[in-house]
Amino acid sequence: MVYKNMEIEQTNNQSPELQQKLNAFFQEGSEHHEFCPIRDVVDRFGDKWSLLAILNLGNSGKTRFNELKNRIEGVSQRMLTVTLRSLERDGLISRKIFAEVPPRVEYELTALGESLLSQIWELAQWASGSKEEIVRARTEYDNQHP
Amino acid sequence: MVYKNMEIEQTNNQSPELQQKLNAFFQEGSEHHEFCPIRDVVDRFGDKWSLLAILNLGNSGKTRFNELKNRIEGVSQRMLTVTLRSLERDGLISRKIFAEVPPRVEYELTALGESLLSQIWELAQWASGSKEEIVRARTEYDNQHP
DNA sequence: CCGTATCCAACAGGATACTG
DNA sequence: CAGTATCCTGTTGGATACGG
Repeated sequence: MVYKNMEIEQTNNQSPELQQKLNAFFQEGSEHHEFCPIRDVVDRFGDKWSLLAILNLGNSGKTRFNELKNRIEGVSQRMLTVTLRSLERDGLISRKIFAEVPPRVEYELTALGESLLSQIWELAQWASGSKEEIVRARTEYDNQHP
Repeated sequence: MVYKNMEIEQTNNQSPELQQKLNAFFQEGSEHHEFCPIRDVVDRFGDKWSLLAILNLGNSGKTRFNELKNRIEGVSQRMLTVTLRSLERDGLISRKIFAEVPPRVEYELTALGESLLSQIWELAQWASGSKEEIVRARTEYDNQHP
């Protein structure tokens, strides 16, 4: 996602520090014609299953394919494979194959994956804390827009 | 997303504190048969445009529809409307209509929206810091899997 | 056990045209 | 200006069957 140059107009009352950082962030993006790094991350776990895979691996350490599949309610074999491959490709999880019969494959978060996990955890805190307020806002909105 | 009950097996070497928190988190989810709060949040901005809308509003404060549309490269009128409505419904942004001709509508982050913004910002920091490592991992993976 | 291959339905989202 | 309405396409992801 490439950002256009834009006029900066500070009209709201949010923290000036974050404002300044955002400002720099947008400047940088538009100068270098780079893709938004946040979107890159969100694309990683914005899909239906990546987040759940990371959380489960964070919870349980080394985990086998079918165990993961059992834990993630509703995931199909295909989608779990696709998800895990994608995470592996980005270096967020490792995949270890054991030359046994029947075969055994263990997945585990890498150091990079664990650092993402802790970020996600922070977000989860926000989510838990804000959930009621969001539900309330949603209900109110639906009442006012019949 | 409802979590199944699961055996807890700690085999990895990550921070015991986070491990414990995750543990409690999964327990809670499975007991109450609730939907995962994190997924709720990610569903908010996991789509193609919500994140960019929040970031732009965070950067510029009160913003009009078309200004937002110009800043978010590539968004269609339809999708911007849909995105903004969804964010408004969840109480993340406010929408103020001015009874003028031609009409003017200003969008702005609410306090809740700003609190999400700062979470997203933290995530962005992680993304910026980890981007090179991810790209490297991706390249390596692609080389090894032709 | 741990996948891959194929097919297909559902939905997100773009293009376009029209309104208060 | 700031939308709504309609149509239409590409992608996501589930179901199923098969392979190492």
